Amino acid sequence: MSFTTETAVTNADKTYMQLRNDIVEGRVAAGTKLSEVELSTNYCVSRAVIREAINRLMACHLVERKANVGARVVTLSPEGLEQLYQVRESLEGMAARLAAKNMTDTEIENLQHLLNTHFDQQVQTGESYYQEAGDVDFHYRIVQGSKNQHLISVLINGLYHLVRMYRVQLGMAGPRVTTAFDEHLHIVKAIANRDEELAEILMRRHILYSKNNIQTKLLNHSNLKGQ
Amino acid sequence: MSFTTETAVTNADKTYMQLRNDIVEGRVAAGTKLSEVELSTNYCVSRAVIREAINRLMACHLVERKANVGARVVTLSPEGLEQLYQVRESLEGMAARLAAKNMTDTEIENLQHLLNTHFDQQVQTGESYYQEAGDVDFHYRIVQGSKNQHLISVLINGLYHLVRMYRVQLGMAGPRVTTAFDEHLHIVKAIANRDEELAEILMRRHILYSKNNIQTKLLNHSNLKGQ
DNA sequence: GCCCGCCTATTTGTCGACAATTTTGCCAGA
DNA sequence: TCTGGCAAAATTGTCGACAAATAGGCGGGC
Repeated sequence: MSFTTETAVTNADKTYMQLRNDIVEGRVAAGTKLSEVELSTNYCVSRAVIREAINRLMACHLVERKANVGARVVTLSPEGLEQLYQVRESLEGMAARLAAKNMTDTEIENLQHLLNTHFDQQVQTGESYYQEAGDVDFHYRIVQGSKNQHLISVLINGLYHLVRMYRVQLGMAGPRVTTAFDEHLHIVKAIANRDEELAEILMRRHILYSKNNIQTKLLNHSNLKGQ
Repeated sequence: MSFTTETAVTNADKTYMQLRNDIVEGRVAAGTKLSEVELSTNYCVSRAVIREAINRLMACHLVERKANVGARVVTLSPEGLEQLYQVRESLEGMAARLAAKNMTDTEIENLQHLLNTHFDQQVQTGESYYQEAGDVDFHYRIVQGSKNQHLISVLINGLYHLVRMYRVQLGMAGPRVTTAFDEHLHIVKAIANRDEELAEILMRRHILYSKNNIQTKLLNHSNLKGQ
């Protein structure tokens, strides 16, 4: 089903993905200290593979490490979110522009088909599915469609995990879903028309809206906690 | 002197930097297979720290690894250069815009002072210095001035090494130097005026020119080799 | 002569133990 | 009681050895 075929061949790969998911989905809380021995017992692997996993997590900014001290899961903050979405807007805008230029016709058709599927599910199940996986899938395809290796790498195995972490931990479920679907539709249309400039503009807008949406959630969140 | 204070505390840090420099500056040729045992004897450290170094190099796209097979230094190609400069243009353009917004007045003054220094050296020594370190320094400061942690990380300990690799290995010395200085001057002026939009535009242009310059060199290079 | 499968050799992946550094807790002195 | 420093405990950094997987060469079969 999922578009992201991230095949774990080695043991370190699996551990990395497990730990990454556990962090993104909050089973390992933000700000937690990551003890190597503790993790190695929990995940039933040696410290070496834990260290490799942590190193990779550092590369995608999910953990921070100080030499001879240890690694901590990053903490989420409004500033961090702002900065994250700043670069996301820039990079994904560019991805959309490149996708309008470089995607093959069949890839575009598949993308349109994907949106149709989402629409059907949205009608049937009351738009619960679209939420996570659908949105993720859509953005992944655009990024892949850019055919730019650096872009793909930075976004897909870099920033996106952090984006997901923000979304998951703030409990994403809201009125944004339906409007996001329309935005996706327009973006695909621009790409199908090979209108690079419009594709970029729409994508940047789309992400800007998304940021505003999640930002208000973050404020509510901290307000609730503050009380 | 150098602005980039990258302090190596642990042994793996040092090895990573050494190996990285050796790759960037061509002492380890592009496309070379990186044997872990060989490297561990060469650099007088255990395989564990070599593996960590290789992992970090993977994160900044200087080497590629296949599981159970090994790691190779990336190969330079016109497509790779194109893709690299595409994202560089986008990200550094954004960095310039953010720098115009977020740099402190004293930081801007320091930047202007830096350019003056470069100008003097250019006059005295016949612009040989400006070449490498000066340009690097300039761009580093702008990026840092953006105050965006993700941007800083992706560029400075990600793409820049690859950029340097392209430049070094194609033997950068050319007529571009002086015009680049003028471009830098205008960018700083825009930043000093807090003109975000102009700063971004000028920076994007600057990088575009730089790409064209290096691209013709790459063509000459491969032509020479082809004959 | 060519192709397929096996076997060996080399290389990578993983592990547990040791060394170095940091943190924590305790004690002495003011 | 508070502060400074020393010592012990815990944690990270580094290492060498073993396990697993791949690549290359050899021989047998067609």
